[in-house]
Amino acid sequence: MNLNIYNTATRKKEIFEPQEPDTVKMYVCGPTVYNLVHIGNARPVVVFDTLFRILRYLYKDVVYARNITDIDDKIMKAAAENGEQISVLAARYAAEYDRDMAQLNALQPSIVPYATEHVGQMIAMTEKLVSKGHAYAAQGHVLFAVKSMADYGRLSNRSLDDMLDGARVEVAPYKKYAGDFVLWKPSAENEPGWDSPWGRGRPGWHLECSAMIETHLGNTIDIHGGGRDLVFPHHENELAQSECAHGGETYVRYWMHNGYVNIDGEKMSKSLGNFRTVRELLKKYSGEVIRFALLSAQYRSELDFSADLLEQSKSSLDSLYGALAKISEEQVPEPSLLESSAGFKALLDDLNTPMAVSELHQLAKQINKADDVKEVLQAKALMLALGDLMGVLQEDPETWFKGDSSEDSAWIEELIAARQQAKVDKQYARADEIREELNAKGIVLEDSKDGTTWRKA
RNA sequence: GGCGCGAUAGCAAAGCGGUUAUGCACUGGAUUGCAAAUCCACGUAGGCCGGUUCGACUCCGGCUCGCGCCUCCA
Repeated sequence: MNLNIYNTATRKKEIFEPQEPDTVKMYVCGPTVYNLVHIGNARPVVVFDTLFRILRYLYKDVVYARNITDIDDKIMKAAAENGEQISVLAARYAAEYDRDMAQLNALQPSIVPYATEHVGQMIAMTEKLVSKGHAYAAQGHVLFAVKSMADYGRLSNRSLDDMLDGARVEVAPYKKYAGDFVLWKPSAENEPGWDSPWGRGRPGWHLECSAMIETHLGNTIDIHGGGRDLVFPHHENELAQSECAHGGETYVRYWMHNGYVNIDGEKMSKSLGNFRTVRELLKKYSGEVIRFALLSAQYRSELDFSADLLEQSKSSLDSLYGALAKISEEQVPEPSLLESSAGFKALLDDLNTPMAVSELHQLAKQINKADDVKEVLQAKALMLALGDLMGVLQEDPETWFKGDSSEDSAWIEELIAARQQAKVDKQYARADEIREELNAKGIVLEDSKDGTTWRKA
């Protein structure tokens, strides 16, 4: 019963073994809070939340940290634009992010560190890097000297020469070497800043994660996750800073990166403007549908996001919940039952969620065919247990189909009763009229031998 | 220029060197007063060209096309 993880650093699938038995330390890069997040930002959250759920099942202690970047030039720009305090704007969007992610059934991480609360540690790490000869101060900046690290570039598998070959940016005059990156930069009077040995300034982007990991999780962590676009430069530079600051100690044992969410075959990104916010999608689809859509492909492959995908996800969930709705009893599955299931094994194989979903459907079919009571109960228990690991199917089926509006359903019941009477009276035209009336309002009626029930379309 | 990923049936998406993936949609049937839900039936899919093999969607090589990173980005 091994968990297999594809490690970006080795470009291979590996058996996962935490550094300390029973304890897993995981860190995932969170958002820079200056606007609402888009569905591409949500993918790592859902993917690593799923991993978090699996890890919690497998290990006694799982410490999962996901940061909030609340100091950044983009935040400064957005705050300046609407004449707002940076901290106010950041706090607002951090709260919006929380709200959206909760809708996606993402559990709260164990730790949510904020960058601005770790500036002291960032300065300390920078000083350490300067004193060890890995960084230098120049014109109020402090830069990391990439040439001071022998194997810089190993995570993203590129050499310094190759990188600079394709460079599309002008080299800042204070850099000794074109590939050097900023640890600390000066702030103007009207910009937020912190006092430091190099004057008033603020941290470079990569530094915060290194400092927060060091503070909360230690020098070496088991898993570091994020989107593919973070491999270079963000994670490469984090690795450089941390390992150089810690005398070469391993920074991360397993690097994991999720593939992009695409729109029309192209990467969704804020700069391209082709993004869909989670908030916008939540107006039309439940968080669970969105989550299910994000899990419909294995996390490392690209995922083309479309209305069609959401519709298919909705239909699939309807059919899974439909099976669950058929049985009222619940039972907890034997661990052996879950652990020997194909879906569980699939999840342990580098989070093969499509295959796990496939088993959910097979279990639903088993329930629908309903010949043996014990078998049916087991199938339901397994569905719920697998669903729990993926963060789906945990809602009460009745709520799933009817929504939470129990108080305004009386009129539906009245119409159903009226239709029932019409049927008894053989007034089928009237009965169909009522069905149509409800249909028009998005209510679907389902007759069965036990009477008529309804659900939202 | 360097590094990397992908191409599976209408759509989405997996495993696997030889035996039905799975879902959504469509069509036919059962069921129903009519529906819905459900069940049954139905798709030789695997970019192109070679090679290895008794046998390749699956391994190897080439080609074509698409995408990404090398700049802020999940």
